[in-house]
Amino acid sequence: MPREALTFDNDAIAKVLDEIGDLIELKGENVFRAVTYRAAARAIRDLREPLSKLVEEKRLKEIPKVGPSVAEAIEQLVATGVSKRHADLQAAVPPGLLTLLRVPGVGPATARMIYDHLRITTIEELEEAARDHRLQQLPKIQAKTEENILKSIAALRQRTGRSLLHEARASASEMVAYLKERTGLERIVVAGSLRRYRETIGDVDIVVASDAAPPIMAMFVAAPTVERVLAQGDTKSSVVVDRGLQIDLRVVPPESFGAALLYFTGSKEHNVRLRGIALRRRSRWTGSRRSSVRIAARSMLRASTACRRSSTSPT
DNA sequence: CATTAGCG
DNA sequence: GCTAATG
Repeated sequence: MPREALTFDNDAIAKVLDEIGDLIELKGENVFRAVTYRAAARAIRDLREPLSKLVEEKRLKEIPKVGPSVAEAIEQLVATGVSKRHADLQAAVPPGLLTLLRVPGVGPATARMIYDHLRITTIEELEEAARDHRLQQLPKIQAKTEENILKSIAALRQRTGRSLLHEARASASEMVAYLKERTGLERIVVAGSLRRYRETIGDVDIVVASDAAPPIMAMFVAAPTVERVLAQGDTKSSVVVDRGLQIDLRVVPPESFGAALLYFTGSKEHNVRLRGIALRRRSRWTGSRRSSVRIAARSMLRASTACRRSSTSPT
């Protein structure tokens, strides 16, 4: 098994340095400091040698734009995975402001100004404020700018192919309500990233407990919001609703509902770790102790092996 | 070595 | 924050 990679590679460190640059600007510190951190990040991406090696050989200063401060940050990142400068900035800047910078047309100064006036920290809130024309009441922002921000957000979403939480939730709730009404079943639950309240959603996952899958699948693909049917099977069906949002429906036996819900809620990384714990400890679990980790890990084993049998792919 | 202008 | 120039 490959060793746990706590070691930051060059690219990961460059990413942190770039983020330090953004945070410096958001905080309102000297812009040239931010510029320096970004210049150092660029130089690091061009390196052909691992930073950990340069640290050992005390040759960090040979990298362009790396002086005492940046070198210290790099050393800390290599050694511990975190940097004090980065942590301090994170503490000083409202969480979420960083994500507003993703919107083309919204730079550090604008992000700060919007936050100071409206306490906006997410792209959803920004979009809502723009729609309500609350942005153009702010200094330096007029109708044209507000419009550009809306377009940028739309383009952003187009690129990532993901939906915002509230949109995906609306579509998912509608489908769940429809299925509950038509099937009379109670255990129809949203899983996946939507259940984890991620702020953007790739696909919506819905899990149903039932031994009679086919009629449920038939109702699902015939739902009024469905624009297109991607697949219809006994354990899983996929449809497209709204403008491009995909919904996957899984029907599982009632006795597997808990395990399935756990499994399909993910994340994938979470599942991998949970499964690892379960495999490692299985031999020692002969039925003595109760613990949530144990129960979750056993469920994960059952769900993942069941999934392998039916050759259904995870999220 | 310390100070400082310039940097985009 | 870094670099190069200056004294």
